[in-house]
Amino acid sequence: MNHWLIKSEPDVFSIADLERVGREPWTGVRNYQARNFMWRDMKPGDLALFYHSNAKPSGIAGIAKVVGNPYPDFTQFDPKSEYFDPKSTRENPRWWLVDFEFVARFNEIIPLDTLKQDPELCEMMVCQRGTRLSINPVSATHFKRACKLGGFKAL
DNA sequence: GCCAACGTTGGC
DNA sequence: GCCAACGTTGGC
Repeated sequence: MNHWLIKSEPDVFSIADLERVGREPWTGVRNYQARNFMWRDMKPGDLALFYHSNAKPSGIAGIAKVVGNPYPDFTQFDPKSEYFDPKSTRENPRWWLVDFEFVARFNEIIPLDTLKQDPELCEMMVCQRGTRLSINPVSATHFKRACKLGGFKAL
C-alpha cells in the first residue's frame, strides 16, 4: 500500500467538508506529476494525509482513503468550469482523478511549524522549501508518525 | 531546444 | 499583500 499527502485549501474544500459528503472526486489537479500519482500509482485503499494549505494554520487536518479506480476528471470537459481544458478530448482525456473517502479528522490540526520541527516529519516534501506539488508520496513511517501526532491510532 | 516572460502556489 | 520558487508557454 502507498501513502500520500493531498493538499486542499479549506476555504474551498476542507476535511470537515469531506466528513460531511463522505466521498469526493478530487477534481482540478492540473499538474502532470500530481496527475501521474493519481492515475498510475494510487490504488483503492491507499491512505492519505489531508493537508490544509493557505489556512490558519496550514497543516495536516485528517486522513482520507482512495476509493475506486482512476477516471477522467469531468471538469476538464465543462466550459463553465474553472478547470475546463480546451485541449483535452473525451477520446483522449488529459486529466484523471480518484475519489477520496473520509477516514478521520484530527482533534487538532498538526501545524506546518510542528511538522518542520519534528525530527522525522521535517523530511516530508511538504516541509521542503518551494515544493508546490498538490499530491505528495509519503513514506509509511512518516504516515504513522503523523497519525500518532494527530491523536489517531495508526492504521 | 533554449530561455524569457508569465502565471500559480502557498508560506509568511 | 508580498514574494520566492517553480511550472508552463511560446517566440525564435
